[in-house]
Amino acid sequence: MPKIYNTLAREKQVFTPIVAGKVSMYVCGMTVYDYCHLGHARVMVVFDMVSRWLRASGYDVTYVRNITDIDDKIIKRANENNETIGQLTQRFIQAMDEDSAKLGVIRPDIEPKATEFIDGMLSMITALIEKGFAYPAQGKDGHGDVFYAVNSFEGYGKLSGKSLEDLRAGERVEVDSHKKDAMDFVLWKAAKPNEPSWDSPWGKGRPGWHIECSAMSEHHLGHQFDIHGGGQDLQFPHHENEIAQSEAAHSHDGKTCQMVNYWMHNGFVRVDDEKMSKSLGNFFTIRTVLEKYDAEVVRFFILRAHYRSPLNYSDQHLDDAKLALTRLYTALRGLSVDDDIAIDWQQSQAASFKAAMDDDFNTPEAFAVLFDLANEVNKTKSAETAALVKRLGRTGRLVAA
RNA sequence: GGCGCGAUAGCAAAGCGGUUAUGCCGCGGCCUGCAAAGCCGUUUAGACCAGUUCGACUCUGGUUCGCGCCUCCA
Repeated sequence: MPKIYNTLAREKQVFTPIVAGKVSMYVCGMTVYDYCHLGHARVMVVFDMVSRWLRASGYDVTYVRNITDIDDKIIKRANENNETIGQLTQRFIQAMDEDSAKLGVIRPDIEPKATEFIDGMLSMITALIEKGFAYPAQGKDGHGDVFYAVNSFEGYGKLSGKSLEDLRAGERVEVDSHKKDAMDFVLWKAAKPNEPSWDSPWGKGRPGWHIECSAMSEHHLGHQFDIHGGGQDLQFPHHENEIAQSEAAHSHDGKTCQMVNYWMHNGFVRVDDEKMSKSLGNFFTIRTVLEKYDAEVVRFFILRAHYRSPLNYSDQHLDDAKLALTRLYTALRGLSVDDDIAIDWQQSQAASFKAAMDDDFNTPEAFAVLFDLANEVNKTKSAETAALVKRLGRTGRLVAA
């Protein structure tokens, strides 16, 4: 049985799916207004590894990763480029697909786009208003925004460990007179002139960011599902707000039902010990890095660190990864046989590998087993051992060989 | 300010209350006509201060430093 570090519980827990043998997993994907950088690569590769390992463990996995194709930055960028939003997002979705394919990432089973789920969002917002969790903008000049009333949801803060009191004490929250509470967040934004918009009971507008994931996960995975993943920076406010929206919208007679059983958050990619991000401008796009390094080296670089640890990017580290990976391949050179037969998990190293992967996807430990096996191959020239390396490596696509 | 995470050898990165992590680099051998690859051996650890314990890198408390979230962010 795999163990997963559950952000909600702040500890590793034995993974027990809602339906035996099946896993429903939702991961927050990209906002498509630019090329993906290494931080995005990490999310794609990590959850690809997670879904592959769960499948290799016998689970029937349904993996959903959304595409955010409407938001402020997309609108802004499309205007700057003098192209339509559709043209812009189409271009970058294609670029994302190319990048992820090179990194050996299997396409998620379902990749819903926000703009295709406006109806679902509207009905969820309506339900939230009816149940008293949301309200149209306050004041006489209320301009068609709809807000979520954060203090109406009892569990607000349970994922991020923040209390409303502490959050309000922070001075960084934007004041908006149309809100009842400074911490309330927008579910629906009134359209400004020359912005794309959809009709709604509150006038023309477009969705807030958080509601899309609530609507799309509900549609594809239901009111309750097994795993929800994403980058650490989404823990608050995005995922906290998803919980508030979904659990409130799905409540019956004031009783809420848990939205997600296991929350997984991957660590950041850093540059010089700082988070790689667009706003800091210290990012490297996947395609830039792939000009210099093989995709498999990049994938190895990502997976040789534990998914929750910070990962420092530098050429030196990529060079190191390249050499290490070469050792693995050199050992396998010319010794390929029988790599299609099933793995005997009783076998000692296979068991160690499985134990590592089942321990919250400990890929560094799993790689150590692979390197031990490579050493054995070098000594014995055993084709059987070489085949085992290949078969094990393939389970989470730790190596492609 | 609030909340949280981390500190492991030259670099990177894991597990573990007592037994070689692993990879790269360095050093010494072996092998080879030379090299490459490989094999064997080997030098560098656990920020600091206390405590618990027969024994702590591993548990507890404190200190220092670094990072993240609290605003868009993977």
